[in-house]
Formats: sequence, C-alpha cells, structure tokens
Amino acid sequence: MARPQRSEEITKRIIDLIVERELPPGAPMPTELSLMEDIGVSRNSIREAIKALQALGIVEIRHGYGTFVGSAGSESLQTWLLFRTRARGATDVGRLRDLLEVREMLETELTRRVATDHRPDLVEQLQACVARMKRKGPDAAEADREFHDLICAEAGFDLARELTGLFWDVYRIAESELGGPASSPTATAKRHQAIVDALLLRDADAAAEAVHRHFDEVRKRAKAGPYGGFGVARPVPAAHSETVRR
Amino acid sequence: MARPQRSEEITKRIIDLIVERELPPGAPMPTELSLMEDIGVSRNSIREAIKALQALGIVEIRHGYGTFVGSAGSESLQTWLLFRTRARGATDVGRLRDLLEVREMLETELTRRVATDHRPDLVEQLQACVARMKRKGPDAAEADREFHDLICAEAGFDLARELTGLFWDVYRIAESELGGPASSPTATAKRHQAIVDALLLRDADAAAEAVHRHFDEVRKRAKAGPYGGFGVARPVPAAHSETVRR
DNA sequence: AACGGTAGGACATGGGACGTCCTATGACCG
DNA sequence: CGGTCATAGGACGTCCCATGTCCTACCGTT
Repeated sequence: MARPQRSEEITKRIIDLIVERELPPGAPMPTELSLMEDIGVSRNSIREAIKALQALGIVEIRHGYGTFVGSAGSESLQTWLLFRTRARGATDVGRLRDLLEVREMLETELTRRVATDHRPDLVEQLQACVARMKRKGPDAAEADREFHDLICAEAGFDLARELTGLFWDVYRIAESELGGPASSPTATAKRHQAIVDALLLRDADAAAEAVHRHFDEVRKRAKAGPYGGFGVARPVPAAHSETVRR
Repeated sequence: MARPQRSEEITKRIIDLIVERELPPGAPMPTELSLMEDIGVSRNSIREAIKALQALGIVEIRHGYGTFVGSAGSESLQTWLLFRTRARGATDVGRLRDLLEVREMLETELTRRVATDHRPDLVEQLQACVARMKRKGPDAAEADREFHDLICAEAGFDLARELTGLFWDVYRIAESELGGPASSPTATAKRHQAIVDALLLRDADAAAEAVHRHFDEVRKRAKAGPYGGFGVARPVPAAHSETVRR
C-alpha cells in the first residue's frame, strides 16, 4: 500500500531534480525519454507530471524543441486567482473585494517603505504616469498599472511586486467581466497625484493615507456597479445544484 | 498558424464550463469520456488538461471514483512558492526575506484593521495561544500559526488569510531546510503578548508596531542562520551553467 | 560564401488495453 | 429480519504505440 498518487510523486522528483542540479531558469530540462528512464515510469506519466509543472510556471514547454526550466513567475497564478474570483457565480462581488483588500494592504505598506527611501527620479517617473492618466483611453489604464508597479519595484521585494501586479491584472479582468462604470480620468489622476506629493515630502503616514483614499475611490466605483456593492453575496440559483451527487 | 497550445485551450474550455454551469466546489465534473465528446479531443489531451487544473487546485481527482470541482485553496500554491524560494540554490536567503516581508506587510495591515474592530473573545483565544507558545515543543509552532491565523481570520478577508497561512507554511519549510537556530520560547511569547495587549487596547498603531517588532525578532533569528543574513545572494556556481544551450 | 533542402531530435495528439479504486447491489449467514 | 461479505459496474491511473508537427543543424548546391 502507501501508494500516494504516483504522478504527484513524479512531480516532486522532477522538482527535486531541478533544485539539486541547480538548473537556472531557461536551462534545458532532460528529455522526456531520459526522464522516463531515470524515474522509471512511462512517457505519459512523465508528460502529465510535466504538464502540472507547466501550469505552475516551473517548466516551460516549447513544442518541437524541448522543455526548459521556468521562472515560476506570478503569471502562472493568474488562472488560479481568476478562477477563484469567478467560481460559483461571476456576480458574487465579495471576492472582488478580497482582491482589492489584499492589494490595498500590500500597496499601503510598500508605499510606506518607499516613502522614506527612494531614488530622486522616482517621483518624476510617477509624475509622468499621472500625466498619461489624464488622457482617457487604453493608455490611461496602462499608466495606472505602471504607476503602481514603479512603486512596488522601488521597494525591492520581487515577490510583493509580482503579487501586486498579479492582483492588478486579475482585478481588471474580473471587473471588466462585470462591466462596471468607467473611472473618471481626472479623479483617478487626482488620487495618484496625492500619492506622488506624499512621496515627494517623504512622509510615510501621508503616503499610506493617500493610498487608502485611492482605494476608497476604487471601492466606491465598484459599489456603483451592476450588483450594488461588495459583500452582497447573490444567492446561488438552485437550478444546477441537484447535479451534486452524494 | 494560430495554434495556441491545444491543451491550454482545453484547459480554458473546462474552466469556462465550470464557471458557466456554476458548479460549486465538490460537485462532480463531467466524465473524462463525456468531456472527450463535448470538446472533441482524445482522452489523453483531456487528461493532461485536467492534470494542469489539478495542479492549481481547480479540480480534485479521486482515483477510481471521479473528478470533482476543487476549492482552489492556497495549498495548491505551496509547490509553486516553495519552488520559487528553493530555485537556484536553497542557500540564497534573499528569497526567504521576500517571503517574510510579504507576511509582515499583510499581517501588519490585517492586525491594524482587527485592532479597532474585533469580537471580545478574540483576545482570550489569542492569550491561550501565547500560553501554549511558552512550552517548548512542536505544539509551540502550532500555537504560533494559530495565533496569526486567528487574527487574519478575524479580519474577514479569506484571500488575505489564506495567503498569510501559505506564506507561514512555506517559510517554515524553507527555514527548516536551511536549519537555522531554534527560537526562544520566552522571546516569542513576549512578542506575541505585545500584540495581544495592543489589541486589547484597540490601539491600531500600537498593534502595527508590535507586529513589526515581532518580525524584527524573526529576522534577527534568520540572520543568525548558517548563511549569515538576508540579501546575501550567494553566487551561483558556474559548474552547471554551461548546460544552458542557446 | 550564401542559400536552401533535408535529416534528425523532441514534443503534441490520438487511440487502445489493462489495472486499480470506489460504490452499490444483492446474496448469504446469523 | 438485519447485518456482513462478495461481486459487478463505473471511472480514473498507467502504459504502450503510432503518427503529426515544430525546430535545429548539417550538408550539398550555386
């Protein structure tokens, strides 16, 4: 007995192999054939394990060329997080709130740290982003993203930066599915300007406060959406629930 | 042309299927056979797609019984995060620092929110955890985890709570692999006690400060570890780097 | 020397067979 | 009559093999 998921075992073995050999991202993985021989299972089992690894960004597969060690970037989690917010009814806005909340917490603290310790030209770059936000269009959203990413990058914590980027992306996708009202460019620019001002003064508390106000703005916009607010879990229709067995 | 990864396409289709039918976690997925017919690909392709979904916790497979919709809990990310911190040499402590930093940011803000708004008996439960911490042993670590989880749960943001739990687990595993010094039970208890005290007074700033001090303690301990500190990226040995093609 | 065709390596997809695990049903026994 | 065990059926797990597709590198031609 003690047959705890053959393929999971294979997955672990492959990961260990990468870690032990200290293969850097981009390094070629052993051939599926040699993996077969090393681990002693069939090719299909290897392929399924590799597929699981691919879903986590741990390996990258290039058709016809080979499999390579991946960087395990946060993009891999987009599917996960998106599913998590869409599951059980895309109209349940409560999950969107969670997303925003985590972003707010992370960015508040990140901004706090950056406020007292940042390169002089950071403010200029941020200022440029704010200017771009004022012009309506697809570039405004891009500038918004860059604005937040600049601050997160400045803090120097890769993981935190990637996570906030991930949350930003997923929030935007989920929000667009719900079709909320568009944001006002001038209001958005104003909120971001307040953050820049606080950073310029190197005032951590003011910066944190400005970030909070910014998120208040976003929340207010989301509340005005088609489902009337966060936390209002729409009752799940019973239509399909009888498909549940047991 | 335009052959964007057959299996990735299948993965998306399956996710959409779950979302559209609003299948709740635990609901049985369609049979692999019926999926084959619906999507029109072979069973192997379906299986690979499902395998990828399983790696993300989106579906759960019970051998010999069926496949079920998963809850996409944060446990699924453990492999990802663990790999991310172990990749390219387990001795690179810089990644551990990132882990701690995110935890600190999240917990600081979470604690801040909980400080001014929490159930009266939360403090009692926390106090009980602190008492357990004072006794050395495996239960002390468990009490530590419960302590933080209690606070995160109180805030009411599932996502944030799960993430902090995930970071806690991964940090502990990664740390144990590095084999740092054990923490002093009394010092640990003292730091946690300070947090409880601040919560009792419903003083958000004091609570945040206490959390910071707690993490300072953890950082200090990690710095005393075998690799002499955070951020000291050990140079990657060139031994295997010539295996990189291109 | 530059170009293009071709061979080979590696992954993608498809189909089938057999083993294993779980559940449920029904016969058997107390 | 009720409880227990054996068996049948459904569904996933593993494996094998064949063919398609993509990329690289080599080599012959111009």
